Amino acid sequence: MDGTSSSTAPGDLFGPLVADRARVGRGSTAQRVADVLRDRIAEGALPPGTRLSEEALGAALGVSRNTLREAFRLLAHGRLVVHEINRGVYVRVLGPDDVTDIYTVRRALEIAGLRAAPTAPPERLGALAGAVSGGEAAARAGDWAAVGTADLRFHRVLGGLAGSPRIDEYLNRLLAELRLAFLAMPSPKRFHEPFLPRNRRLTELIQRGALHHAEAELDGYLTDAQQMLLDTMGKNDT
Amino acid sequence: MDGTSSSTAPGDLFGPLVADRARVGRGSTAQRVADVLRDRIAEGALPPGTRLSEEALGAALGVSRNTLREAFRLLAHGRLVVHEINRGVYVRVLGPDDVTDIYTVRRALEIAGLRAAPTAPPERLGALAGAVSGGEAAARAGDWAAVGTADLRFHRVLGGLAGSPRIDEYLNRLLAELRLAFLAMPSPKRFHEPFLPRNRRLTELIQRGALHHAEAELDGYLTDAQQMLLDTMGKNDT
DNA sequence: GCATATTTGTCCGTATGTATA
DNA sequence: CTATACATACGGACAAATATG
Repeated sequence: MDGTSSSTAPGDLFGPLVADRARVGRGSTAQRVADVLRDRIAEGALPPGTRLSEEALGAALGVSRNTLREAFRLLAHGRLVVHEINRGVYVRVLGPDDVTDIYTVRRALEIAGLRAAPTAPPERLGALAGAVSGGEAAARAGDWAAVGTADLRFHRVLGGLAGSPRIDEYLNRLLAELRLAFLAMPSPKRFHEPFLPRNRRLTELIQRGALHHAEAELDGYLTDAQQMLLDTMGKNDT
Repeated sequence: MDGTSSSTAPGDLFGPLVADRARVGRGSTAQRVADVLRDRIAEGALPPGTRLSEEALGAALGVSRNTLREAFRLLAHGRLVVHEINRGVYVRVLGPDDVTDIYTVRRALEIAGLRAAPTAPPERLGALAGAVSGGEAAARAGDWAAVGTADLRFHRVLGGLAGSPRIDEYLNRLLAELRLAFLAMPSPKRFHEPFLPRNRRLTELIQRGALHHAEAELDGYLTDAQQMLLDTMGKNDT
């Protein structure tokens, strides 16, 4: 959903916001600032560990410190940045403990979605199959970043079977965090490709109503993905 | 300074904060303001639907509007207040949909804790039994509000068996929200008392390692509690 | 429907405390 | 230890939106 990134020069990373500063359509200014920063972080334009100076960012975005601080609160809410007391705001750096914890919560929430599959409306199950097909199409096109995005979408839809707004929200935040770890993967293809057939098989098991088998399949998926992330984190970083 | 003319914010409720305003122990001023408001909401001193005026509250607490707005962000984060754009901040009013959703997520998170029980450290299981005993003691003393608090603590500890900081955080927020619904219950005794023996039985099943049976017991607990809340909400409100 | 007062949204300037060089 | 840089918190100001008459 990020069509705003064609080719941006380092200097005008934050140009668009200043233009319509006067016209506050919907949502607060802080909300829009947070959205801009969220996109930049997801793209990797602001890599983990980057310090977000209030003065520098405020000047670049054309907003005041107070407004920027509110935007930081919103981002810290989703754990995309960390707010160190009296020291400033930094783009979040995920450690092995974070990855392990994220997969623990994913397991809990996605299993809840899976168990609700029998009572979920049919179009939700269709969306599940659609997300799988989307990932496979992206793979045929060789766009592995899109495969990763499709994989995240698949698991968002899977959790969405629970029909719970809070589970949707939590999973959304969790997977946005996880994207920080994906950015550090050396070979997106080797990471994402093995999971394509597993998502398809998982979808088929759910559609057949084989929930017990599906749960085991999902568990294996999550365990393996977590392990791959931890392995590469251990090699590159201490 | 005595802005008690308005009926929305009693002035004497917030005296203590002004006293130690100069000495900031730990945490920011906004954090402390949020804590105070959180307690007042949990106690029922600020019932659901109450409008929190920036000017009135800022005067009562002795903090500036900017600081107060940061505190509001923290509370909105935990869904204890809702922030309507250009209209102000209100103490959250829980509807039937909210209760249903909260119990859906509780089920997912507490089951995750339950399943992790075999690998959890023994002292955690002890804390579980301790929470049950605490609730029973409060019941013998006739303090049904304390029974409710102990019940929430029991389920926080249960989710904590998963050893996941995020599950702890989510469950914490969820149960703080749920307290808003507890406040509206006409008879705390009739609501909380039936669940005391169920918590004890659940604890015993977990300690015996009968996870399958324990999961069924937990599921029944959550279903019944949710139904009782929905029933009373339907009777009192439209 | 219109004019009013109230409240919120945003920004600025400044003083103070804290961490770092 | 001193000095600098930065974050925190305050109070004031004006524009915009809402509510009220």
